[in-house]
Amino acid sequence: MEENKKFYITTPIYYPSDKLHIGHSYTTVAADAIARYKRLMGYDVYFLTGSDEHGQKIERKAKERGITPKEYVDAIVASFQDLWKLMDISNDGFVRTTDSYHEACVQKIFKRLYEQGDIYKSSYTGHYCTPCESFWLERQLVDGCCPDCGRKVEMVEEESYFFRLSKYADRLIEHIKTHPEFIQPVSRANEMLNNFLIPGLEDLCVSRTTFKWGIPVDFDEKHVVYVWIDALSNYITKLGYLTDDESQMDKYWPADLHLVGKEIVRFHTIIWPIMLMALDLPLPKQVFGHGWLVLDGGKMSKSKGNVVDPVKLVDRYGVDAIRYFLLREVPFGNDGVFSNESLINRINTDLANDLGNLLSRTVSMIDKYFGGYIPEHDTRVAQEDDALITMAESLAAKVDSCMDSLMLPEALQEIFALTSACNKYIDVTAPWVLAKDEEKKARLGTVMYNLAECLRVVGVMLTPFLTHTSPKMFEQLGIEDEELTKISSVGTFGMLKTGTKVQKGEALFPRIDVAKELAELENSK
RNA sequence: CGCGGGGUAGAGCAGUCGGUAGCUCGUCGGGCUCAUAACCCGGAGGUCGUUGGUUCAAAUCCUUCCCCCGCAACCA
Repeated sequence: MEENKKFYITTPIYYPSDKLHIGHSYTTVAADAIARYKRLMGYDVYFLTGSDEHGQKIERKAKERGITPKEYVDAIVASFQDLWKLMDISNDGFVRTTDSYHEACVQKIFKRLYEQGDIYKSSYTGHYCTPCESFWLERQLVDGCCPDCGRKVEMVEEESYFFRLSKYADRLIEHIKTHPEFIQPVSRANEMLNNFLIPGLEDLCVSRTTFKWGIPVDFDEKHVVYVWIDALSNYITKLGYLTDDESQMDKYWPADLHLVGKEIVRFHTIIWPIMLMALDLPLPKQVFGHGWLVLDGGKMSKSKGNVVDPVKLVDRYGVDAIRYFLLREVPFGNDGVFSNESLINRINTDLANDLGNLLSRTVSMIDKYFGGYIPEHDTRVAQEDDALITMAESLAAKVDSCMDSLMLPEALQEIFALTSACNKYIDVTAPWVLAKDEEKKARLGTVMYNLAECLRVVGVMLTPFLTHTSPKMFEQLGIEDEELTKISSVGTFGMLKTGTKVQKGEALFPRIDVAKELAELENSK
C-alpha cells in the first residue's frame, strides 16, 4: 500500500444550545464511515469534529439558568462526547471553540486580517430590539416590531469591524467554476453562484459589541469576534496554525472533505474560502452539503418538539442498526424521510433477514454437516460458483468507486448484493439435498466453503460502516488471523482456511415485531 | 416573474446527452425446509403533475400552467 496518502475530514462543529438530535448523528456517522473507510484503504486519516460554543444564544441560555456560559457549555459538550462514544465515532480530534489554543489562534487570524487591510472598522446601522439585544433586518420585522417579542425596535448605529468579502469574490467565482468538485452536489454550487456570488457580495460584519460571550478582539476589547469567523477557523486552529508547531498543519491541510449540512454550505463555500484566500492558505478540496432527515410532518425542529433522540434509538436497536439506517436509507446529498417504521423495516429486511439470517444458516449448516469445521473446497466447479466468486472478488473495487463519489448508500447496496447472491446460491445448490448423499460430500463442502468465504468478504467490507457487526461475524466464522480482516485479503477468493472452527453465536440482528414495536414507541413518547 | 429542489405502481425512490418503464418495501400465488415464520421464484399494479410543440420515436428536449418542499435569520 502506498505511503503518505493523507485524508483530512471534518464535520461541522455543533452548537451546544441543546442536546444533539438524529440529524447531527447523521452527519457525524457519515463522516465516520468515510474516515474509517479511508483508514481501511491505508490512508493516514485525521477526522475532526467539535463544538462551536460562543454566541449570544448561549450567553442568554446560561443566564436563564443562573450559571456561567462556560458551565453551561461544559455540560452539554460532555453530552456530545458521550453521544459520539456511544455511536462509535472514530474522531481523531475534538475541538472546542473555548479551548485556549483556538481562542489564541482566532485572535491572531483576526489581527492579521486587520493589519493587512482585509478587515476594517466602520459602523453598522440596523433595527435593534433592546430587550432582546438583537439586530434585525428590515424584512424580518413584523409590522415594524421585533419578530421575537413584538416590541418596537429602534435604529441603532454600532461601531463594527467588516471583512472585505468583495475583494476576493471574483477569485472565488473563478475557483468554483474551474473546480467542479469543490462544491458537491453541484446543485449547491449553482445555488451559491446565483444567490450570492453573482449578485455581488457585501462585506461581512465580523464583530459584535452587544454581548460578551465570544472571543475578544485583542486590540479592541469591547468587540468580540463574529461566531462564524470563530467557528470556521476550527478546521485549522486544531492543526496548530500560527503556533510554534505547525507540523499537523503541514501534514493535513488542505482538508480533503468538509462534510456539512446543506444549510451551512454558504458559510463553508463563501466565507471560509475567502478567509483562507486572505490568509494565503490553500482551499479545501471539497465541501459536501448533504440533505436533511425530515419527518412526515416536515422539518425536525426544537420548536416543533419533534426532534428524534439518537440515544433512545441506539439503546433500543443498537449502534450498528442506527448507523446502517442513516447510511443506507437516504441518497447522500438528498433529503430523506425518517420514521420509526422505515427504520424498523430497514433493520428487519436488510440486517436481520438478509445478512443475519445468512450468517446463521451458514454457520448452522457447517456445524451440522461438518462438525463446525470449514471444509475443503474445489474451486469453481459449477457455473453458480463462478458467478458468486467473481462477484466477491470484484466487490472491493465496486465499493471503492462508490466511496470515491461519496455514494454511501450505493456502497452498502453493493455489499448487500453479495449477501443476496449468497442466499440465492444456497437455494440453487440446496445443501440439505447434497447432505443426504455421501457421494456429494465434496460438493457440499465447496458450497459451504464458498458461503463462509463470501461472508468473510462481506464482514471486511462492512468494517467501516457496522463497527460492531464485522467483529461478531468474524467471531462466528472463527477468524482469528488479523490478516483475514483486512482489505488486502479480499481481492482473491479462498483465503479462509479449511479447518477453521466456526462458532455459532447469537443472532446478529434479532427480527423486530413491527406492530408491537411501533406501539411501544408511541407509548414511550 | 428572488433562488434552488421535487412531482414516475399502495408507500419510498432510480431512471433525464430520446429508442420496449426499473428497484426496495408492501400485496397475491408458488417453491424450499439449512436458517432469525427467515430464504428463493413468479404475478398483479403506472395514460412517468398539466398544456402545447420538436421527432419515425419523449419520463427523458423546448413551451404553458398547477402543486409540494427548502433557502434568503447561528437549527446536520
